[in-house]
Amino acid sequence: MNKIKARPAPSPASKESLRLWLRILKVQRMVEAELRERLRVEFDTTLPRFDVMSALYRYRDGMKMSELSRALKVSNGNVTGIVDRLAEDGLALRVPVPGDRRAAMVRLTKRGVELFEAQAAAHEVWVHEALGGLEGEESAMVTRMLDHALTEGDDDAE
Amino acid sequence: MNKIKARPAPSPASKESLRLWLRILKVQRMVEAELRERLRVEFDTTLPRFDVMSALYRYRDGMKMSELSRALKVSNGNVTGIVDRLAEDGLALRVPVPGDRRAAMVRLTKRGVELFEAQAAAHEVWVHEALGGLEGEESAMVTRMLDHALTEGDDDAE
DNA sequence: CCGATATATTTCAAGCTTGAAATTTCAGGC
DNA sequence: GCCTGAAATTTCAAGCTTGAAATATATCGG
Repeated sequence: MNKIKARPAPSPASKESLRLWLRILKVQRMVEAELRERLRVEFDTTLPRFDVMSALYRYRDGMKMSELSRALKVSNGNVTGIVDRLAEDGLALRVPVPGDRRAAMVRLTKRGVELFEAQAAAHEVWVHEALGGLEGEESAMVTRMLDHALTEGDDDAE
Repeated sequence: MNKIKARPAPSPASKESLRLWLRILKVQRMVEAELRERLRVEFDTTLPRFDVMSALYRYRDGMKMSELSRALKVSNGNVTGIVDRLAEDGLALRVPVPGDRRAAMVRLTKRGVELFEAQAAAHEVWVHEALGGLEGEESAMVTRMLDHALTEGDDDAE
């Protein structure tokens, strides 16, 4: 299983970025796999559904489909399907917007809010367990630095 | 669009972990969206294909399907489809393993190697652009800390 | 009011992803 | 040699994801 080292290293800086990127990916995949598994086993749901509910919980008076897809950074058509399924399960619903017959506000139902609160509490614990390798100060530092990376090439911060 | 702050904050530490996790996710999604778009436009390929080719490039004498899925942290059945499509395109092929008629080694073809090298060079530049907000020393520090988070709850490091 | 352009959303095909079930082959004990 | 259990891979259904095309409605200049 011998690894082969090739290509003459284009630039030290980009190599360093690449290393960082691979670490980010690795951590992300590890944590996400853990969360997905637990959501499935303990709540019989999926990460995309959790993400959508999380956004809807944050914006309790409802979000338009377009706001939802922008907030989650996923495509428009994607959100349609997930909201459809949440609606089928009675966890979310589409409310017509008075002045605009194209748009609809999506909101969590009462049941959706209650269910999400239970899921979110568990989720927070799971994340802490998964990332527990970092002490408080370290964690805050990484967060700040990633924030910095974020505000360099991106648009909408929190 | 007023955000509603609820739930009495279970623990400062887990809140901090959650903040970090959301930052990681945000960076990951931003960079990944960029890479996906560029791979599509400039090479007419996808991130999963690139990931598989990357692993196969690293292990030039070939990998078993199971090794591939373990390395990429994706499911078994997943890899089957991607390798199928790479094989259809003449970029990878399955080589029978002498002593074991169940297994097969997957390898890049010559064309696969050449194509990947072009893609990888571009990819490295794109990553650097996307994460350029971090200076060299900062970047190295975040990498180390994430590594630390990784080796606490995980198994196979590089 | 009309037409053109922009906005909000859905639909669709193709590909990705998972977890579970099915297949095939291997390895060891008997 | 046969059986049983393990290992390597594929198949499958369901859901996720994308980008592009289609639909429907809104807005605005004339």
